Amino acid sequence: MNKDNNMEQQILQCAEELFLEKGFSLVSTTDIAKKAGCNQALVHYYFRTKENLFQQIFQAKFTKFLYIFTTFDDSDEPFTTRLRKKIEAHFDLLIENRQIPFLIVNELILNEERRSALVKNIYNKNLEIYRRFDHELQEEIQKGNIRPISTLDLLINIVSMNIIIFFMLPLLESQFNFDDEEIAELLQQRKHEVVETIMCSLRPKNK
Amino acid sequence: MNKDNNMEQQILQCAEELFLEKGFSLVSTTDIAKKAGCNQALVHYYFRTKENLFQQIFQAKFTKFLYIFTTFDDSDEPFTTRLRKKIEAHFDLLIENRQIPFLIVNELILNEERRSALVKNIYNKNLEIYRRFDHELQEEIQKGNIRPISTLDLLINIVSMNIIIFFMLPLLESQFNFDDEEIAELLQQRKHEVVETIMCSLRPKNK
DNA sequence: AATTTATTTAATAGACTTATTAAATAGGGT
DNA sequence: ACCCTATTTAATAAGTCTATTAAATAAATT
Repeated sequence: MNKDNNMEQQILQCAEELFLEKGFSLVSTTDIAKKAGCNQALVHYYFRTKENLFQQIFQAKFTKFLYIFTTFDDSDEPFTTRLRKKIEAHFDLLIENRQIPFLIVNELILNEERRSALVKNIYNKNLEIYRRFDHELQEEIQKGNIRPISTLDLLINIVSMNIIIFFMLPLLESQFNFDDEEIAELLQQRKHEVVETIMCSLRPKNK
Repeated sequence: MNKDNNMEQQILQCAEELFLEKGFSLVSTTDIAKKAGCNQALVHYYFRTKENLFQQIFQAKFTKFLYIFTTFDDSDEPFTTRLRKKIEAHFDLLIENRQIPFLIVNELILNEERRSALVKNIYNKNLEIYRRFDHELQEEIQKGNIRPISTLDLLINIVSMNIIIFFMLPLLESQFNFDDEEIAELLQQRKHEVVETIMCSLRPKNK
């Protein structure tokens, strides 16, 4: 049951899957132990508390989720091209981590304590990148290449449209019996449509 | 504690507030009883099970939430004007029921059983309205008044952009200390921006 | 081989859950 | 005053949950 990769790792991984699937309060340490194939006490031996275990997973996931925002490549391609790539990269990251939106809604937004812990962390880390993006965007607006819009609204628009399909996936899978291939196809279409919508919404009005 | 309005109603109302705030599994019948000011057994006397009580509340909320889609006014105003009104009405409904998005994500999307029960119900009820909207939209696209887009994508875009700010509210309230007035102002701005974004995204390309 | 250290388990304390039961209380109607 | 019915409570069964403890096993070190 334990060759070179140890049980600690096994527990962590099983806990991650379960937490992502059901959320914090619907997963018991007994569930985790059962899935990992060990005694329930062992979960506490390695991570002391359930909260501890969760935090560790959540922090990692969340960092990964935000990573995409912390880079805005400064190649010499035009702004809109880079923006388009950014939207696609964000969507692709969500494809690889489909349950992240649930985790965030469930645990970050519903739980005040966890929120406080992370927000400041994030805020400081991403402020600079935000400023640079903001600067570039407003410059493009000045030049008349893009319809006037606040940077925050644009970011919110992108995130919201990218995210929502992942909230709908369980519905599509279980209720309309979409298989993996159909889902994959649907996601690609949706990604394309989001990019299209954003780009169209940014065209200047007089043009 | 019980004049003309009875305790049953009181329990229902308190349960609703608690469920909306914390979700099903984080609220105990003891919590509900405490808030309603009665014995815990009384909750079971009136509603027999916690699940029963929840279903009753959830069904009502969800019906209300969907109601907005079940009408698309057929006045002689132009399509885009009516669409604009629709988006605003949807947003306003969310303002009045801010916690609905949480409830849906938490309980409908995470819970397979509840999902099945509701989906067919909804599907049949709204199919006709969907078809009519679909017909009108595609007609406008044919005429060249609107950029080509699938009806479903458009609806998804609207819902997603309308909803997301309500997921962010707890963050804005607790982390950035927005007061009620600032929140109200922010929501109005956001509503305006969503309408603007959608309308801009629908402009035909060649125009 | 003996001893120390790390890993794992069984058992259980203690708190909290939902739901049920039987008993207490209150308010008409007769 | 008596009875009937609806409302409300206290008590508790039966179960789950997290976390701890002490004991057993395995691995590493000396």
